[in-house]
Amino acid sequence: MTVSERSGDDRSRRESMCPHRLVLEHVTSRWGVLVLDALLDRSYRFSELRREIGKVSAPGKVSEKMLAQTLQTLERDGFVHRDAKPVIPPRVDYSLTPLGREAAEQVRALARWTGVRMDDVQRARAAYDAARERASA
Amino acid sequence: MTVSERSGDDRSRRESMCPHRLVLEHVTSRWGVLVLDALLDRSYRFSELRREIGKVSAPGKVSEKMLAQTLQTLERDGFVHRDAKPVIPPRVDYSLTPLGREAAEQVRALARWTGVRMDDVQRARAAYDAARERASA
DNA sequence: CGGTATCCGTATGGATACTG
DNA sequence: CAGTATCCATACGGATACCG
Repeated sequence: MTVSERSGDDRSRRESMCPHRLVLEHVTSRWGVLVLDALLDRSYRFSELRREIGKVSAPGKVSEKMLAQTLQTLERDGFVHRDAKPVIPPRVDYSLTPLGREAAEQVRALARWTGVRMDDVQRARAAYDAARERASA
Repeated sequence: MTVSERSGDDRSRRESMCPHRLVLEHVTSRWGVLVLDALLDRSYRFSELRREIGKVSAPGKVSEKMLAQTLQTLERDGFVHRDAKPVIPPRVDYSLTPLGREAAEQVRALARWTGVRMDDVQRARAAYDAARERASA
């Protein structure tokens, strides 16, 4: 997939959806959440960000492809600022725009809520599974 | 896919992730958002809910498969209450639990925010695309 | 270092047909 | 009506290799 086609799949598949659903999917996407959350604390370089996210998301790091794609989408939506410095070796810093900061705070709030309510969810699951077990037995 | 396997794919694919990311993905999933949002106003029957969601999500309705799957996931997580009445023809009502109501409110807040900021996003995109255009020209 | 291009397995999710 | 089972296209996302 070329860069200019990048948003193409996105569009071809869901150009039918209401546009703000798309934005919502971008910020709540698998890696989008983690990127926004990380950048809420400070700016990161590409590989640095990749390592940081790897620490949070259990076993596997993000693939370069997905991180690049995620960052480009968020940049295009105006959430992330990309600062590429013309030095050797290349150095690129990513940070949140004011708009991105708002988004990240919303996402973090939602993420925190799920953290707080995890016990309730776990219990609900156990109850659900137990009921299912009984039904099939 | 059988019902008992339903949560299986979910687990096999991402049992590696931190559990609260999973919950987050459930509530922010494509149809999860719409289901929670709809149920925040009132309870719905299955097909009723399907039609309602079809109205919101532009052209296509939800497939029965995806709606059933979404509802089961949300029910297992303790967000949705399923009330199946033993009558003919079958009648099943879906509503939010107190926990689900909290989740739905968070989601709606995020959804509303994206709605409010859509202009900013659209402008950012236009600027981004214009810059790209210029770069490749 | 910071990406992009390509290949490719596989989960995702839609359409359809069927059941209680 | 309220689902379930099956089939199937495809888009998602990881691995790899390469470039500036």
